[in-house]
Parts: sequence; C-alpha cells; structure tokens
Amino acid sequence: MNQRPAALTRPDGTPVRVLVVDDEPDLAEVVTGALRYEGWEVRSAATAGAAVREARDFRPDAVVLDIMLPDRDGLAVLRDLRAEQPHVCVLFLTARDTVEDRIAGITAGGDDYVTKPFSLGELVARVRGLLRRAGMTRERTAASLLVVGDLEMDEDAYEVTRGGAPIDLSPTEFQLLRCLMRHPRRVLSKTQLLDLVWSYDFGGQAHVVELYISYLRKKIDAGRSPMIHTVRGAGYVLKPVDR
Amino acid sequence: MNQRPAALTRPDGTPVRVLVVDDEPDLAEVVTGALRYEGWEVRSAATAGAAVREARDFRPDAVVLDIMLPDRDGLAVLRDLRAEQPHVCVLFLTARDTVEDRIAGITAGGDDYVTKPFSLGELVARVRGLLRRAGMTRERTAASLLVVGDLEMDEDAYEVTRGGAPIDLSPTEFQLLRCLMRHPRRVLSKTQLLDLVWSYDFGGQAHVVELYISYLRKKIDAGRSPMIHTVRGAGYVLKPVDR
DNA sequence: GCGGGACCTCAGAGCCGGTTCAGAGGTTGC
DNA sequence: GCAACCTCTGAACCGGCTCTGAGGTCCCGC
Repeated sequence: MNQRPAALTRPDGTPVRVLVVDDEPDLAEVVTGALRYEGWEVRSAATAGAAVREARDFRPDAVVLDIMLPDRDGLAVLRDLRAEQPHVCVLFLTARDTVEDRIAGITAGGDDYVTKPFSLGELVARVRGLLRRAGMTRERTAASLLVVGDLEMDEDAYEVTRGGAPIDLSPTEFQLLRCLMRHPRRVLSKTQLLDLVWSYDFGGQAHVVELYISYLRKKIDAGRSPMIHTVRGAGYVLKPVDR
Repeated sequence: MNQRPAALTRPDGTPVRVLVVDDEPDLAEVVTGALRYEGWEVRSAATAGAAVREARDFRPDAVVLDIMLPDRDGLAVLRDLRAEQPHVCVLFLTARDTVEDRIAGITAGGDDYVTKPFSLGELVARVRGLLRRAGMTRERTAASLLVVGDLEMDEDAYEVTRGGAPIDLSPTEFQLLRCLMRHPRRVLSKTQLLDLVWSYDFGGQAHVVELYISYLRKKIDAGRSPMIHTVRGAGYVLKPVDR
C-alpha cells in the first residue's frame, strides 16, 4: 500500500514517454517533476529545434509544448513533430492573452492546451486524458472512471457519485477530490495539495486547503461513514470505509 | 464508452484512409488532425503532383482536395485520381467566389465540396457523408441518424426532433448540436466547440458559444427536462434525461 | 488542568463565469 | 429593393465560487 497509482503504460507495458518543451528552466523543471511523479519517463528541451531532434531519438507518446518558443511558432513545431510521428499527442502551454488565434483548430484534432498559470494537477490530468483517448493505456478501469470504495468519479463527464447518488462539486473541489482519488490510502500534505490543485503562482496560504477539505466533507461524507481523514501534522487521506 | 464514437471503417475492418491535398501548411495540419481524430488514417500532400503520387501508393478511400493548387487545377487532379481509382470520393475545398459552373459538375458525380473558410465539424461530417453514401461503412445505425435519449437528428435531411416533435434550427445551431450529439455524456469545452463549429479563421471569443448554447436550450429544452448542462469552468454536456 | 498549536467552520467581500438582452451588420429570398 | 433571418458584439445582470479573516474546537504535552 501507499504507493502511487498503477502507472499508465504503453500497450507493451513500458512506461509512457513524455517530452517537455519550454524555454523557461524553472517551469520546465517543475512540470518535468510532476510528470515523473506519475511514473512516466520524461525528457525536456528548451527550443523548437532541440524538441524535434529530441523527439526523433526519444519517440515520446506525448509532448508538452510551450507555444511561445524563441525560435519557432508552435503550430510549425506541431507540424514537424507530426511529420515524423503522426500519432503523438500534444498539450500546448499558452499565455492567457496569446490564446485563440494561434491555436485555432487545435482541440478539434484531439490535442489540448492549458493556459498559464496552470495547476500541475490540471496539467497531468490533461496529458492523461490525451493518452487515454489516444488508446495509450492498459488501465483496467473503463475509460475515465476513478473508483475508491463506493465513491466514483468520471473525469470526462465531470460526474461524481457516492453510493450511486450524484454529487455536485465546484471546479476547485473537483480538482482536489481528483488528487485524493488518484492516491487513495496515501497521506497528501497540505503543501502537496496546494502545489497540485492551485496554480503555481498562487500566493495564498495552506489554509485554503483546510477550507476546501471541509467543503468536500460536507458533500461527500455528510451523514455517511467518513472517507476523508485528517492526519495531524501530516495531511489528509482518502480511504474506502471498510477496514 | 465515453470516448470517441465507433470509427467508420472499411468493410474489412481496417481504418478508412483519407488523403489531404492543400498547399497551405497550417490549414493542412489542422484538417489532417481533425480527420485523424476520427480514427482514420491520414496522409497529406502539398501539390497536385505529390497528390497523385501519394494516392498511387496510399490508395485512399477519400481525398480532401483544395481546388486552387499552385501547379495544377483541381479538376485536372480529379481526373488523374479517377483514372487510377474510379471509386475514390473527393471533397473539394473552394474559395467562396469560385464560379458556380465549375462546381456544378462536381456534385453530379457524387462528390461534394465546402467553401473556405469552413468549420472542421462541417468538413468531417461531409467526408463522413461521402463515405457513407459510397457504401464504405460498417456502422450499425441506419443511415445518418444520431440519437440521444428522445432527441434525434438526421444529418442528411437536416431534421431534428425531440420526442417526435420537429425542431427548427439555424445552420450554426444545427452544427453545434451535432457536435454535442456526437459526444453525448462528455463535457466539451467552449474552445473545442469553437474549433469544431466555427470556421478556423473566426477571430471572435468563446462568448458566441455561450450565446448559441442559450439559443439551443430555448429550442430543445424549453419546458422539458433539460438535456444540455453547464459544467462550470469546463464546458457543456448533452445527456439523456434519465439518471 | 492549562496552554498552545493544529485544525475546523462560519460569515462576508470581491470576483469571475455564465446568461441574457438589445442592436448592428450581413446575407438570403422574395 | 425590401423584409426576414442569421450571426456576432457589447453591456448589464446574476449567481456561485474563491478566498480572507476571525473565532471556535480538538488534541497533545507539560
């Protein structure tokens, strides 16, 4: 117990490969770490040229690609990548004000994007979604369903049920619960949750985590045997009710 | 379930093959991606010469062909293609001001065309229609009928009914509903819908999506249990009323 | 029993996303 | 050339969401 969830793997059982392309070293480092934590094999590149070269050698399943690179436009890089590996998935990183025009049509092709500043949990979930839809998965569970005890979450439909009864969650509540459900029986510290759920530029206090845990409890544990437990001095755990 | 709809396949079960011919790289890339997302095998060519060569090797079931190519006229390419593969379907891309008489002959031959700028959803639907009419299908559902709960859409006849009662939709409303009906129970982001329903050169904001959702609701959900649901921060879903 | 730290909860302010309306162009059909 | 319709923009409105601050409660060590 207490290990990370079964890693998403390629059909042949080897770990998923992700290439991170960003010219800002700090951000690339954080993103790389978060993806590696998922059990995936990760490499990074700082320029479009390096990205294409690296991809040729590394053969990634997915690419996390900053759309604002010093040497070339994002769509052009996408084209180069696809020319060699038609089925690679791409998640674009964009600034909020860069949006729309430059990435027109991208999501229609099955690719996706997140706007800066993003939360790492969101980023990971998006990459995971891309891989899943591309058929790059051996996960037992059907499609996008997360199950812990009688608690279920459909990530595609944004639906959560406990004991079959639907539960309405706000976006932040949903994200927080998603993190907990991805690591059941494992204590997650408030800092970890803050890093995963809130965007990296969030200046607030860990206090919000407590607040949102209390919201979640009201909606999920209300009147039932609790699944969310506090571990003093350590953080929070989600467990099935039995045992 | 909950991933993309069952792919249209050849009678022998292998994926449909589509060749995209356009000299504008960005557009070709986006179109290619959208078709690939349908689960089809896609290649692209930038010139008439390359197209004919590629077709000889690739043996596509359908060709998406820009009528304005640098080296040769689209109709000439059509002749060359047909000479080698009489049964290939062709979808032409034309500028809005292209003279009518050139197009007149096209649809008579069973082929089709869309005018630039087009929406990706429209393009995909047209290719799908060509393939279906050419008998290139193993889909269970009769003809062009989409069904979600008591909501039905006949893509060929442009007819929509809910509970048997006909509903009148404008072209944009129709397209938007088509996208939702193709992915029932799945949250589609405003950007995704924008990419699919609106043409690739649309510079506007995601605000229009909200507007058209409200139009659709008035026509489809009016006075009945709603099928269109908003998921804050994520997008919109279409679901059957039960459960 | 007492004090302090960690955690929980409430109430409220500001903000953001979503909805709707009104109206200006543009297009189509008569 | 007019009327009807469609499409999109801008603005106002509303509600819920998110976070801050403050006080309360629980737990532990002394």
